[in-house]
Amino acid sequence: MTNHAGRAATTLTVDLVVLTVRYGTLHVLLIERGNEPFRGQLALPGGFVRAEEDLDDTAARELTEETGLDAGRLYFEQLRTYATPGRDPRGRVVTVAYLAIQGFLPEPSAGTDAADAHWRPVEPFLTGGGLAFDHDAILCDAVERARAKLEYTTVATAFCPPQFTIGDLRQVYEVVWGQPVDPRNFHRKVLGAEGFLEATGQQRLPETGRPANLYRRGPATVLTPPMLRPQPQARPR
Amino acid sequence: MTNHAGRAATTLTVDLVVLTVRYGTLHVLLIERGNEPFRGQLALPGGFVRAEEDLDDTAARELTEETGLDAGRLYFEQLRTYATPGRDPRGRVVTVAYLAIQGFLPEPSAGTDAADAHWRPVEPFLTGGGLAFDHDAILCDAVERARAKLEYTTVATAFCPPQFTIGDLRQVYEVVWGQPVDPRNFHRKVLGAEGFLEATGQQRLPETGRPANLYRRGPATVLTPPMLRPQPQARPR
DNA sequence: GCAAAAGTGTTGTCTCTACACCCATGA
DNA sequence: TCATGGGTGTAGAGACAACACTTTTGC
Repeated sequence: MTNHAGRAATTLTVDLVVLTVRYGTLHVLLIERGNEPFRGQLALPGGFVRAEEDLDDTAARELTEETGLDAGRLYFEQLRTYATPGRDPRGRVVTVAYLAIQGFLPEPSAGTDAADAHWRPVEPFLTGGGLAFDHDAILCDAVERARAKLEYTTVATAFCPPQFTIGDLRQVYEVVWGQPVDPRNFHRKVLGAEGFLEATGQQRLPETGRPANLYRRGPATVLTPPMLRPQPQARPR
Repeated sequence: MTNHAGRAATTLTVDLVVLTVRYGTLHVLLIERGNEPFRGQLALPGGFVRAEEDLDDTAARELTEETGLDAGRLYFEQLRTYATPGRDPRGRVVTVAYLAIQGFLPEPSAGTDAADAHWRPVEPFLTGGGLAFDHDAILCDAVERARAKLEYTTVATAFCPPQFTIGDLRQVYEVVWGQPVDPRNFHRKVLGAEGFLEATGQQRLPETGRPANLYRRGPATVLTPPMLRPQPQARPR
């Protein structure tokens, strides 16, 4: 397709913000760029949208190609589209950002494509920056979206392995929100929410302490009434 | 920019869902298409993104060009990007949809560009369809977004003229949500929400009944705690 | 017994709902 | 005086924060 007056052909990409919880902190999957521009810098995984491909398919394909993760097994959703002129020095490149949440996971095998993909703590990038392109801003938007979604949906279970304790789930909330959550009230809240959790009948013994019941995620996707984070109130756009 | 393997040049457009309340029902701004494809059918206003233009600027420009409305005076935000192959018979066209909310407004002067732009009730399009491209789906998403935003933000004031009564504001909620709202509790709720409304000291006399105080919108943008719609609970994506 | 984490009970506070009731105007 | 919409008071229900308390394990 050629250019007309006031009609620019653009290149379209999809960038992925894949979040997980490891070692008690929130991590994001980043690659080290092997090519210019921003060679050697950290960036979100992503790639070009093919001619006859829908965006969700591109996101799933890139996820597999660049990280070896199975897109069918994790939660993901479209976040927002970024098109500020000059955001890519190569020219007019518009990117559709996706938020993905991955629970129990292997170290991402450097797939066919990317040089290396590694989990990094998100915290330094939320304040300091340091990512290629406008990926700092995309990451901030994604984290805020994830924080908000924990409030009124059951996506927190997507951060967990197939079987998990209520303590595991609570840690997800604490890590993503960055603040403590009362264990007693949390326990009652999630067990009282219809369809959030299903008991497996099994238990798990911690290093020390009473054994905890194991659950798997239930069929519910929304959480009503929502579980609001304590001090820093939600700030929708 | 030319095509490489696995790298398609796409055409990028912005489509606008401009909502307003008139005659007690929710209306959307639609144009009748003057060109193929879908000539003669109703569609959302929109247009191509220019080479050195950010998406918000495209949205604002199209709004002015196609409708004569002043983008600086109304609320708008990015909604979502639609890229399903085949959504536009002309080829690979990806569109970024915007939600805009307009309050007191003139009949849109058919601007320089569009053949005619007219306000139409949204209701038939939410169920039956009938719009060009995938604009039915976009409209549904936009209305659901607007309904959700009334719950936890103060955007409802964007549907109102500069000065309005609490009854006016309540009607916005009732029309957008499609269900009645208790006038007494609504009154207390919005007056109790810090920064939602500012008294002007003026009053307005209805055709019959006690005069109502006039307000203008306050500085607040979020509504905490939120005002939840009654029966059909929120269904976030 | 002690530490640690899981899980239960209880109380005060806050908010919402549902409604009764009063107020100010035009006809 | 009545109809109509604006605005206030209040009682009951539900949810939540805070925290005391019990349970179950390893050491």
